Amino acid sequence: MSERTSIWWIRRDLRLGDNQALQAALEYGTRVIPLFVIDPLLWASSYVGPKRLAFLVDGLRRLDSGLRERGSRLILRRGDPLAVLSAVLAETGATAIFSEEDVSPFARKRDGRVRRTLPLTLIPGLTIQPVGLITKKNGDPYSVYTPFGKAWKQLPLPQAGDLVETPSRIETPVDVESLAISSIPYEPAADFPAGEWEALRRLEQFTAGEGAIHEYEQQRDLPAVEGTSQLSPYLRFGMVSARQTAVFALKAIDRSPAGKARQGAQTWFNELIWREFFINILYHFPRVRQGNFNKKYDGMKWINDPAQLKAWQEGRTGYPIVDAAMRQLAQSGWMHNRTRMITASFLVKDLLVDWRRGEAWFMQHLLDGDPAANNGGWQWSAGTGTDAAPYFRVFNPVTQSKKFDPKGIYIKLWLPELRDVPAKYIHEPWRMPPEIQMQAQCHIGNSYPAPIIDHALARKRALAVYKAAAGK
DNA sequence: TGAAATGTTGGGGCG
DNA sequence: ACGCCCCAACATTTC
Repeated sequence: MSERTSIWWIRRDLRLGDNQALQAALEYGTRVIPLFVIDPLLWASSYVGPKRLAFLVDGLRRLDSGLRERGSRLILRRGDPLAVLSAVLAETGATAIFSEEDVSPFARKRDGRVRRTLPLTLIPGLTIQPVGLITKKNGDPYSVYTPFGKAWKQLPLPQAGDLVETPSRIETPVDVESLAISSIPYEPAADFPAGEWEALRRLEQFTAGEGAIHEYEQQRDLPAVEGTSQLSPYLRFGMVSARQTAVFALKAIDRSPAGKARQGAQTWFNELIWREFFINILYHFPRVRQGNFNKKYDGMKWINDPAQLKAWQEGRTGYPIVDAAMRQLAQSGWMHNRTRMITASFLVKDLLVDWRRGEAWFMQHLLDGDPAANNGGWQWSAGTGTDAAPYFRVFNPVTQSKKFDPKGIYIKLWLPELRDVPAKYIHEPWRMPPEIQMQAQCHIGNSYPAPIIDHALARKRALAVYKAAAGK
């Protein structure tokens, strides 16, 4: 093997297992410098909140432990990536840089700048199928999910044998300067310990014989049930690879007899393809980060009332399912997918707040905040996106609540002030007669807000405003 | 990966 | 026995 040295530039691939960029670095030469650059531009961005940063730092600490067990360590530097990479190349005599590809406009601009002057090779790994590979016959990107998914499934599926094994040893020069990872303060999220070990544990548990994946079809819409994998933060930072999740899901599909159990695994697998779809959309249409995919809505007359936006952010809308979800987000850094749709519909359609305000808030607070998936989800909800919900699809927060949290268990988990509200009123507590409010020790307008808007009216208003924008 | 408005059907009460 | 009304249950249309 060659004596050459290379840099494994780590960005959102915080894992040693199935890491094609790391593999490329190891194949290039004997010495590898695992480098993470704290980019002040990114860390100061309004799209990056303290919770996700803490999760990242937690992940870096655990990656460092994994590296140390293999005779290496994490090299941590602060500064402009181009300057840092140039310095490390010069200091160490490294002659190549390997990195997992990324598709956000920020990442592509950064990587383009680095690649113009430094020997950077970008390696697939963010997705199961390489980004940009799937197009229509004429080369145009797909902008509708179903045909994209169909074309995606034509490609060979990843097999267990395709996964890159975790290297047993990584040789790293001893004299490379690094910030001490322990010097970066962080508060780990209680519900989401970072790292590849935890990610694999969750993936195995979720997809195992008795795993929740088999009940996914029936349970995935119930926010009070742990019916989802809760893997999103780990996928976001590559603590598990998309290919690994696919291999485990396919195993679960093969293992289960035709029926509900198999359907559950199939549906979960389709969610992985939705992730690939939105990553491809951002890759082909970086402008979605700025505005509507569907320009027809560019003239939307948003109301953007700051007080209502704030009430939504703080979980004070008076609609329990919305408020519970917003508090779950603020407290845990995660939100159930069903309630992501409910809260998004409420902000965009009931309050007529520009979806970009919601997108920004979610990005600041979600551990899994990912530009492609988050933008895709918001534009879907707002009806402005690819293959989006039609504008007239307005979620009724009370109906949704009764349907998906019938007993109000999720509501009461995050809204302790509603703990003693009887089941009959839990979805619409403003209907409680005064004496019941007294018994429940919950006074509407005092201990819990009255609805900030009447949904029936809001719905009609949304239909009118959207219709006007769509020019029909 | 909705919901409301509107239409249709059929059973039962009643004069 | 019959028509009429009411309304629940379901289906279809519309936003």
